[in-house]
Amino acid sequence: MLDRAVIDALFPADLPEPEHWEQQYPARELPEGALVTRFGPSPTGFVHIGGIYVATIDQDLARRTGGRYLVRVEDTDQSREVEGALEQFERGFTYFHLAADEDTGRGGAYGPYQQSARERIYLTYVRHLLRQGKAYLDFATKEELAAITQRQQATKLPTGYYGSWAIWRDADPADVQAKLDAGAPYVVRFRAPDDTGARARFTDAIRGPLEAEANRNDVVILKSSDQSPRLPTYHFAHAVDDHLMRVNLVIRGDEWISSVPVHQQLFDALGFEPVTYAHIAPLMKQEGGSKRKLSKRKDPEASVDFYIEAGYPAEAVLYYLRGLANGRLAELPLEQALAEPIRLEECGVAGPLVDLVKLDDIAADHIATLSGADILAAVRTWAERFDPELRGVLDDEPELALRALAVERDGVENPRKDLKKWSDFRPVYGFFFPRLHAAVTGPDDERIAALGVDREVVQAVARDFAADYRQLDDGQEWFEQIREVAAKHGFARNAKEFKKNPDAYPGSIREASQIIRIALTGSTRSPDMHAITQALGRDEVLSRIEPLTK
RNA sequence: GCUCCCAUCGUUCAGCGGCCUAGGACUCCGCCCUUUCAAGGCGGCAACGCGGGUUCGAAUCCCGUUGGGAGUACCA
Repeated sequence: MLDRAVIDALFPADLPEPEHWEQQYPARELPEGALVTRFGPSPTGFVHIGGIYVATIDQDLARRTGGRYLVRVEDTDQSREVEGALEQFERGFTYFHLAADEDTGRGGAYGPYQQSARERIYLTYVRHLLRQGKAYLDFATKEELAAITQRQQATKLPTGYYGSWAIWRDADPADVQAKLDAGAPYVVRFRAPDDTGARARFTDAIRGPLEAEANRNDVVILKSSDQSPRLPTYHFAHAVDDHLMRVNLVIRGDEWISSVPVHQQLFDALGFEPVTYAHIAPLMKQEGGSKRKLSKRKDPEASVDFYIEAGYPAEAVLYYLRGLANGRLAELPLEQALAEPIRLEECGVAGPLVDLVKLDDIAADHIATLSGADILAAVRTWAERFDPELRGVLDDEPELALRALAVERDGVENPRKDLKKWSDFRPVYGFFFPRLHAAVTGPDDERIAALGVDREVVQAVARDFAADYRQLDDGQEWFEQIREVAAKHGFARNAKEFKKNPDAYPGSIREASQIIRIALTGSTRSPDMHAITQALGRDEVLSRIEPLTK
């Protein structure tokens, strides 16, 4: 073991003792059973939808029990940091209503909430462990480490830094001193307790009792001394931060299960009360015949920006996610499901595939419950960032927008489910606005041509329709106009008749009405035509028919 | 390789020893409604990976096997 003086010389002289931090961050005064949770995003990329999933659970549990929900930025790997990640986090959290009770922006008594700003705290505890001989200095180079791993693999031994492979574990203090004098960089490793064959046991809040081999690896706890700031590895930061922030429930992805044995040893060595763990099954993605974790790099839908850019309502996404976590919530109506508690013991243990088709369905259902005014407000907000032209049009003609949205929505028992996300507004309702409408160019327009009606007939229908056009209030009467024109030009009365004898007619009433629909909306799909003409007004209707008459 | 975790329709959630000839939702396919596309209504296809136990009785418990996932970093 190293002399205390040698150890202390490695740290700032004014570095506080553990008691200092213990007093600065006392136990929280919270009601019995209050859960303190934390979400720890790492700024090595965008927030993952799986992060939203976990953060939702963190927030729900804390709120529900009168506890606290923290967001702590886990930026101990400065080399992998991505520009703009923090801003992206904030966008994501804001969009999904997941703002923390305590974080860097909002502050809190247990900060800083960014690991890179907690260097001194970590150093205190590293020194503490060093002084007790529970940690040691390791000068092994990258090459030496690689060689060790290689030899272990060759002999089919477990890889790692342990036992006789741990070349600096029981090094002669004189050798250590010599390295130090030579200015060699070192890391600090945790001295794994020597309990070969022991089992590590713990109870996961989701999975129940779990066990594994006790850890015997001397994991790195403090990264290389040639870097500044000197930061800890995840394992050590987890122990120190969650203890000092008085977190009592750690919810994280199940890729951490295998690290629990190390974490237990670390908590124990540090003299910390153990925390409860809840390991969540990660969101998956179908690839070929198998599943794999949703990947930030390969899957666009892994990023929260995907949902924000497309304009999925946050409530719909949250509802979907909660349903994945607790099946019970998926059976409830959205509003109720959002208000009901998430229960850890009901969380699934196998990773669910994210199903965008299902999300679409949920979102369409949800938007169908909204009023035209609410939809307009949401679309305007979305368009401000993602479709400025649409935003401008909406601002200029809010009344028209409202009239458009009212079609088959206001006063209807089953509103039309044609909007899954805000970006659908333009393709579905854009035609209402003259500035966004892609008018037909004439009888040869390919959308019209696709109907298979002779161009002369199209022209004739359009001419006759326009010539006698009346802007009627009654939908039935209004449609009679199409019927009359269709009959006059020999269209079949219904699709069946036409199908029976296609050569006898230029088309059926179906084709006749589609001619008008395409002229009016530019598409074969649209809300009720009569309602559309009401919203558009007589002049606009006629001007949209007009190109077909030439 | 080693160590963990997991396993019900295509997807998702339910089922926690008999109520299961396995249920709901999404998808898909029919049919109805209808001037189109939708929406809506009705109906249908479709699963307990496999093999052993335990038990009067197993999707449910145990063991094995297969398959999938994760970890095995000075990444988190």
